[in-house]
Amino acid sequence: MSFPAEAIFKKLYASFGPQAWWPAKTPFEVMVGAILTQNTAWANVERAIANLQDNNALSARALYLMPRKKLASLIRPAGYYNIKAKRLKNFLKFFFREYSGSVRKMAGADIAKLRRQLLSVNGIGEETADSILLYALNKPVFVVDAYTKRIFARHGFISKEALYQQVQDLCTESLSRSARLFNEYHALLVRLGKDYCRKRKPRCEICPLKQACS
DNA sequence: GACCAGGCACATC
DNA sequence: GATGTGCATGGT
Repeated sequence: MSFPAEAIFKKLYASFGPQAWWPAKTPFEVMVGAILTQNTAWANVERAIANLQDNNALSARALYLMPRKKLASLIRPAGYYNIKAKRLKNFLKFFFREYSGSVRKMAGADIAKLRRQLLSVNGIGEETADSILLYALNKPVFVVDAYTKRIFARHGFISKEALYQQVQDLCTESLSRSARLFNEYHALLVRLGKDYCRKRKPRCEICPLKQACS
């Protein structure tokens, strides 16, 4: 059976409609959120971002200048706050060193180069890098996350042990290379994962994908 | 109280 | 290359 990537998208879009991702006001806020949401419920990330906002710290310069301990205290609700403060600092150093803290300069760079650079930052892995590329810089990169793997594995399109790159390749090869499509697709997968394809108490019998995939 | 959430780095084999 | 562990908060 081939992978009906487009049929799945249509089914999800028909069920849920546009998801308006990423939930952030600016591209820089997307980058911050991408690091804060690592293995963390989004509601907790929102609290951390609100703290940054309240302290006028939601700019590259402010975060760059803020002491790491102060930053850690503000992002505390997002969990792993010490390690995430380090990771944000690592990213900001890179951001200023390579792109003068400018989103526009960064967006002008080549996708493959950007991905390599982001992955070289300690604390930024494949999903975080790709989330930044897609949702902050509008690059056509398919984002794979825990929901993506779980959903496709449960429906038999990949194995549970599939590597990030393998899942990403499968999706990329099965769809037209469009940032708008990849943006909506990933957001819809997260929606499906949260509402139906949950780890605990999955609701397979009323899953919108049930008829489309099996 | 256990389990889970939009990962990642590092140690070890 | 595969597998195990630490990092931590807040909701179910």
